[in-house]
Amino acid sequence: MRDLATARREPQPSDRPPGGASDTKARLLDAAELFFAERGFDGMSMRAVTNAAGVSVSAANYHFGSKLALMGAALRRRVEPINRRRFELLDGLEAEASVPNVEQVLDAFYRPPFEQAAESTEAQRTLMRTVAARLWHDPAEMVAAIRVELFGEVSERFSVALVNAMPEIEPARARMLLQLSVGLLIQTLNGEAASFFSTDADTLRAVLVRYATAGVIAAAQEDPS
Amino acid sequence: MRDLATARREPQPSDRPPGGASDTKARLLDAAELFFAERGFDGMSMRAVTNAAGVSVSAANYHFGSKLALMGAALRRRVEPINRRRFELLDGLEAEASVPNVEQVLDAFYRPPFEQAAESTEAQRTLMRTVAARLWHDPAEMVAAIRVELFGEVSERFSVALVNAMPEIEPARARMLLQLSVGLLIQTLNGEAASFFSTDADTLRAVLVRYATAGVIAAAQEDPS
DNA sequence: GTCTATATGTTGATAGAC
DNA sequence: GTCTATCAACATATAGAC
Repeated sequence: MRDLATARREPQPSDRPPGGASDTKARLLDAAELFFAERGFDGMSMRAVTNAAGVSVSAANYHFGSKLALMGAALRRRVEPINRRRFELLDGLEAEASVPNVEQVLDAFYRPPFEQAAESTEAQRTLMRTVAARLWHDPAEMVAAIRVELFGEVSERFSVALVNAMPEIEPARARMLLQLSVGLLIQTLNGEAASFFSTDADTLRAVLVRYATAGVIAAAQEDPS
Repeated sequence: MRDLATARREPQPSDRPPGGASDTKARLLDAAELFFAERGFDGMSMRAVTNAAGVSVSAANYHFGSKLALMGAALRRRVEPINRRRFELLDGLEAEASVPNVEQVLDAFYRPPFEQAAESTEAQRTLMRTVAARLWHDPAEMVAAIRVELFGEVSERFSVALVNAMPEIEPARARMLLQLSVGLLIQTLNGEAASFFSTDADTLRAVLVRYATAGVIAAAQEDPS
């Protein structure tokens, strides 16, 4: 996993598709993502990123303005499709059975990252999982900002769905349980990325949904004596 | 939470207790912990740490040799007592009811950090929680090394305890579920530190144990269809 | 759009005085 | 044990040529 991106990537003819614009930005985003996964925001340097992308530091600053903005773009690129898909799944559930149950809600929450992983190469998959874990726990301020920006609406929407599924639950408790369930996902992705688990992705997701569904339901009551 | 440690701490007469040795090392450990909580390993600098401790960079290097060693000592100081207490609780359970059940095992795992938090001041508590979360997710290599060093034996011991509590479970599945349960703890501590949750510590721990117990039992079967 | 060159600051660590 | 002074290496960012 370490040192996936050491050698400088030389520009090639195919880098610039026939009818398209430069892909320098895309290569920078890829490289930024890679180093973020390996070292975190504070641990990665623009030099390392631009070197891996095969461009100069100034090119990166020309396109993105700063390290912060580059990383923000790279993270958004990954997280936004996942969250869109989460909403899509939840919308679908609510359209078909107006009050989806706890398991369905949690499945809609957990499934998208696994789907995206399935569509990717092995390298991208490992990467995505590490990025997800990192995004949730990197102390750098800007990462925290993105976290809030991206998780705010998802959190609200899915908390409400949990309340609907369990009308007796306190809204604050529902938010807390969703938050805890996020921890489960992070740990799953992290564990898989670190090869801690030897199970296939489908089993992993199934275990995750089972664990969370039973856990949320059990911890839903106001006073867990 | 940010900027808890900006002003340089001036040495005072009371810093050197009457009959004792210098407490410079202790102050350095405190400062290192504080900055690690706020910024992570790569985000903190020796200058910031030593400035907060009221000593020079060279004094820190005299005592610890390197940033790496300083941080290692600071983390070990916090984690080791917690793990000792975990073993103590588990030993106690096994002495009294030779096969503790899932809930008892998980309670022995979760309780110590909360106990330690209860014995601390509010500031120390916030700090401890952030450190715990950070320790588990900081990408810096040395942090990963400490993680393995400190969690190795705990993981093994508690996985075995889970297998004993659920004889039908696959050992690999037990290790995975324990790993997931760690994610729950991290998220709880993190959420509490970030003031996401407005509940008191006892309720929080109770929710955590409930969630994990139900989750582990539900996800224990070999094939979660 | 991308480069080279450079400005300006910070880093971790050490040498040597006291 | 602790300091001041200093090091080489590295950081992010920009100016200006092409």
